[in-house]
Amino acid sequence: MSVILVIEDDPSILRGLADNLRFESYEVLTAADGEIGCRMIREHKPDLIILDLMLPKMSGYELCRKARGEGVTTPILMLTARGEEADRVLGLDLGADDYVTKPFSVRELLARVRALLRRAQPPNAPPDELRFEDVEVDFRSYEARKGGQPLEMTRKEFQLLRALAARACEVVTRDELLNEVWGYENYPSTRTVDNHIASLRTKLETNPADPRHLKTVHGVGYKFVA
Amino acid sequence: MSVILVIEDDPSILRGLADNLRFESYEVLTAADGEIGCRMIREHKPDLIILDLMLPKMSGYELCRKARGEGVTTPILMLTARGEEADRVLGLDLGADDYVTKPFSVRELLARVRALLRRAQPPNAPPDELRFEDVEVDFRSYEARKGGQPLEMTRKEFQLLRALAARACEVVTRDELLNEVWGYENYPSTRTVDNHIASLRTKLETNPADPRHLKTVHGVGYKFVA
DNA sequence: CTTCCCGTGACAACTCCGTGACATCCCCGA
DNA sequence: TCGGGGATGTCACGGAGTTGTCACGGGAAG
Repeated sequence: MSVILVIEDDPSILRGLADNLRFESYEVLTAADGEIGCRMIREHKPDLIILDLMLPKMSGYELCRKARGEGVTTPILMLTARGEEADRVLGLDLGADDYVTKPFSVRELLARVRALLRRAQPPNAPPDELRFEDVEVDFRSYEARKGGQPLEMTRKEFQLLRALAARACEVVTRDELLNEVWGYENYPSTRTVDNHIASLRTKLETNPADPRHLKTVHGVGYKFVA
Repeated sequence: MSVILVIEDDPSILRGLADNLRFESYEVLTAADGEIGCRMIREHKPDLIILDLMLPKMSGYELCRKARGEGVTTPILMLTARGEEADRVLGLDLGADDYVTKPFSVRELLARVRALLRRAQPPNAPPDELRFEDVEVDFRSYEARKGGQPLEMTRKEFQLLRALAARACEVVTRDELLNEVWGYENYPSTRTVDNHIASLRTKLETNPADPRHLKTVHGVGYKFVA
C-alpha cells in the first residue's frame, strides 16, 4: 500500500490525519517541521506528501520548491489556512498538485489523496535539468552553471551526472553506471567511473574534498543527493 | 518561446499564473477584463489564450465566441469555477479547446498548456525568419543579410540553419540534422554536416574562429543560440 | 558549356577518455 | 588501538576519437 508523508506542526491535526489515513490502510510517516520533512522525503521516498503551508524551520513553500528543484516528482497536497487565497496559488505555482483549505473535511481530503495517487508518476525518468545549491545543469543544451558562472563539462560528465540524478538519493553501483552511461559495447574499467566522479566533484562541489552531493558509499558505489 | 495571454480578473490568480508561466519561460501578457483581452488578442496575436469564464465588461463566453467569429484560431484554455459543469460544455461549444476547473493544480494546467501548444504548433515548428546580432534571415524568400549587407547563402545552408534554429538552445546531433535536412534517401556522411556548419560560420559569425551562435558540443552535435 | 553546389576524403589540431601508478582513506580483525 | 588489505582519491600521460579546414571531382541547373 502507498506510503504517505504528512508534514504538519499542529499535533492535533497531525494525529487526526495520521489516524484517518492509517484507517484507510495507508502507511503514514509524519514530520513536525520542514527540515525533518525534507530529510524524510529523501530517505523514505513517500508516494504522496501532505504538506502544511506554515511550518517551523522551513515553510511549505520552500520545501515544495526545493523538492521540485531537486527533481522530486512525488505528488504534493498542500494544506492552507482559510483566507490564504494568494498563498494558494503561490503554493500551487511552486509545484504542489492540489490543496485543501483548513478546516477541511476528512472525506474530501481522502478523496483528493486517492485522486493524486491514482495519477501515478513514471519513476526514474532521467531529468532534463537539475538544480542544487548554486548549481544549475541543463541536459538539453549541455550547459552548466555554478554560482551563475558558466561551467565547462564534458559529455561523459553530463551523462554520468544525469544517470546519478535519475536515481537521486539512491546508491548506484559502478557496474550500473557503466551500463547506463557507457553501454554494453565500450566497457572500460570501473576506475574510469571514479575518475569522472572526481572531475564532477572538482567542478560541482563547493568543497571537493568533502563532497556533499556526489557521495561515495564505500564498497557499493556512488549516490547523488541534491 | 510562445506568447500566452492570460485574461483573468482575480489579481492573485492572475499573478500566480503569470509568475508560473514566466518561470516556464513563456512570454506572458495579461488582461483584467474582457474588453482589454479582446484588444490584446488582436494586437499581439498570442499563441495561446487562458481565459476566465467570469469577467467584467465582456464574459469569457462572449469573448470566445467573438474571437472565433473573427477567425481567431488561437487555442483557448478556459478557466471555470467549480460546479459550473454546464458552463464547461457551453465553453467548449463556443470554441474553447480545453478547460480547467478552479481551484486547479498548476502542474496540471501547465501540462495542458504544453499539450495545446504542441497541438497548435507541431513540434519544433521551423521558424520563418531569424534574427540575431546583426544577422537577418528570411527562410520564405531565402534571403539573408549581415550588418545590412546581402549575404549569399546556399539552399543547404538555409535548411541546416533552419533546422538548428527550430530547436534553439538545444543540442542537435548530426544524425538528427541529416534526417531533417537531407532526409532518408540521400544520406551523406556526417562530415558533410560539419562542412556546412563551417561555411555557415564563415558567413554568419562575426568571428568564425570563436563562434557565438553556431556552437559545437563535443561528442554530441551542434547547437544554435540566438 | 559554364557555373555553382554538394559530397567526399585527407590531414592537422584538438578534446577528451581510459589506464596505470601512487597516495590516501576506510573498514575490519587482531 | 593498531595495522593490514582492499577500496577510493588523485594525477599525468598516451592514444583514440572528434572536429576544423581545405582541395578536388562529380553532377545538376542554367
